[in-house]
Amino acid sequence: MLGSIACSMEFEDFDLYSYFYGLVKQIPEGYVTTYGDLAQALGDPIAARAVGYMLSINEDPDTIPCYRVVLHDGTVGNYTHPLGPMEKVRRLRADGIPVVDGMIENFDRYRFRDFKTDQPLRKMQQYQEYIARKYSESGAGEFRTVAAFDVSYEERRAFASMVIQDGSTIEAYVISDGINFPYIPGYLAFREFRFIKKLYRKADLLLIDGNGILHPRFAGLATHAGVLLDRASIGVAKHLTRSTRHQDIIYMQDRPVGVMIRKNMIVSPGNFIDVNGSADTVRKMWNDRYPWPLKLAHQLSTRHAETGGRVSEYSIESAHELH
DNA sequence: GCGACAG
DNA sequence: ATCTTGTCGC
Ligand SMILES: [Mg+2]
Repeated sequence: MLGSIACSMEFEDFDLYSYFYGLVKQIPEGYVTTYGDLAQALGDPIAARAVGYMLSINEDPDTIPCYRVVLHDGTVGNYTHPLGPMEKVRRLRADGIPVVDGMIENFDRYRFRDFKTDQPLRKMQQYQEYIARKYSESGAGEFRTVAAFDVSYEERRAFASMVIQDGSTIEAYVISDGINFPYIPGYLAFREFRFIKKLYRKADLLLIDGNGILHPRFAGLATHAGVLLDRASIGVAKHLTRSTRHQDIIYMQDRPVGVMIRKNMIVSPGNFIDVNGSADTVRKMWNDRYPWPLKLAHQLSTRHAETGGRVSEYSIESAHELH
């Protein structure tokens, strides 16, 4: 029964930006809060930097009072404005907050933390635990068709690509759509999975830029996608995080979850494959020490982001050249 | 003070 | 990821 509840809430359309700006509006005039307190109200203190980022791209500073968000040590912090933090100080003083030398006097007295929130990131963590339970390490081991995915970004727009190899045939697809979730460490799947789902065509293996079970809750983007699309999947990341390494094997809480197959290339199983199988599979499909479908997907999405998505036909021919 | 924080 | 308003632990 709990499983069926989880199935009905994949969070793909959840707009964290709107939810977040709603929280910022709760800060009363004459009070301040911190980036960390807002992150806690979202459900996880690790989101503090994402809070700063979302404030920085706020398009409506007249109704969303960014300037009431300050650093944990009582200094006012940054502000995107021609006048910079000076303008932040001016607005705080206009609210009656005493600021001396960029520091709020009697900080505790003015601090607001009583947000009305249901901490959405907590429910998302629970959903990740459900995804992790669905991971299976056994599968076919041989894959005829491979689909590789990557996503590039502007502030509120994403350009996502998929490159499919079926024997000697290569097809490439690009889509563009708005973004409803910022990058938050540990929550990448809630930002990127919906683009992968939209692009997805039947393939035996999904190759994904990010981690699989190499994740604090064993449910990185590649596992999230593999489980929800019921496909074999592998995560390929450039940076190692939140784990320990002995030789080239990566561990999380003493469980092997990935392999460093070279500097700046970490492979972890997403679904229907194990740690060694995922590393062997990626090693078989690289060209110049990089799995070529992923490289192509990366180039496709970045190129489309740079040109604003205008028809810059980066075509099948160049795909063949790279292969 | 410096590094960690998947993209 | 892009070029950017954090926080915590060592
Ligand atoms: Mg990427």
